[in-house]
Amino acid sequence: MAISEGLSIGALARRTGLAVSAIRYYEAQGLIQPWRNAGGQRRFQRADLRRLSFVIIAQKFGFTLPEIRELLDRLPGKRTPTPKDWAAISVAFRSRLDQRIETLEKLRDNLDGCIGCGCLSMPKCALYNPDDKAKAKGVGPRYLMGDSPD
Amino acid sequence: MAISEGLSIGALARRTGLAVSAIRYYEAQGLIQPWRNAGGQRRFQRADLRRLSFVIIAQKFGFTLPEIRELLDRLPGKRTPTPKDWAAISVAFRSRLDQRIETLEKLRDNLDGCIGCGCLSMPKCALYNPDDKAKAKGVGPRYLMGDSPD
DNA sequence: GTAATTTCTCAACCTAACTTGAGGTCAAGG
DNA sequence: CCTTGACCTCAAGTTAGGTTGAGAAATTAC
Repeated sequence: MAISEGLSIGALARRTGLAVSAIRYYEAQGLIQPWRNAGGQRRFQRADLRRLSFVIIAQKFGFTLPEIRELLDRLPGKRTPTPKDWAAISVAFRSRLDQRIETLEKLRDNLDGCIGCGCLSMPKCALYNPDDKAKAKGVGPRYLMGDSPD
Repeated sequence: MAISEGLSIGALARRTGLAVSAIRYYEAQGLIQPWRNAGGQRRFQRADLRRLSFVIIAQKFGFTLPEIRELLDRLPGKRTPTPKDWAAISVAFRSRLDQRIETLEKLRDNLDGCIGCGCLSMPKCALYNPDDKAKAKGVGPRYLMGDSPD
């Protein structure tokens, strides 16, 4: 292995635990930008190990690849990212994560209310219409659950 | 509309907010079992409104269709499910939901630790290897983030 | 110098949960 | 009766996040 000519895709795969195919896929999605050696093979910076680790973690947090890409784009392109750069990103993580937890908790509270009434019945049931998307779309569920008004 | 001959797929779609194609898909997945009228069209019971509402809600909780099917299979096939029947199911919801919340909170705690050290760096970082799947798979990430031991 | 690995590209396949389209039938209103 | 509009089936397309395979070229190991 040549000294300091960058990491091969296989080396990167072994050290991140990712499949080679996954790494190539991530490149296609713009998450990493390896260069090519004389023979046309991909060569990676050591900093890419960190980028890929980040990808793995961010996925555990439920981020999509485009979202992860956005986060990674905030990193300095030129210099190697410092711990401070990464820490800035984890703040973004944090708020996103808090959001998701809050959503689930809200759902849980609604569920608790519904266990009491045993309903899951619309249109009263808060579970059915927790104010997400398309509130006033006009078509939504109206007289559900068989207790129609006619 | 004939009296009490069951609901058409379109009526069901309007009242649940689901697409007709989605309802047919759910049937294919075994979530509902309409019968057919003389002309071969699907006819649904009123109780199916509740079943479909349940499907919608369960999906918000992150259940997959096969999982939802399992839950629905616990409902009495013959008689119309009572509130009690539904309440029994929401207990299953509850524990599942608690699990997911706990997982996220664990992740968040790890993240908080990592904001401090700014690392996201392996193999120390708890975020990277939160003890899920394939713990001793042998191949995992080892000396990551550029601080290799050689 | 040759054999064994790696790597390359590109196209096709995979799962989940649906949607869309083609071509044909059923049902309801005037 | 006849025209819409709702329905039917079946095949194929869609998105996300990859994997698999073929055939060829590069690299490494002995």
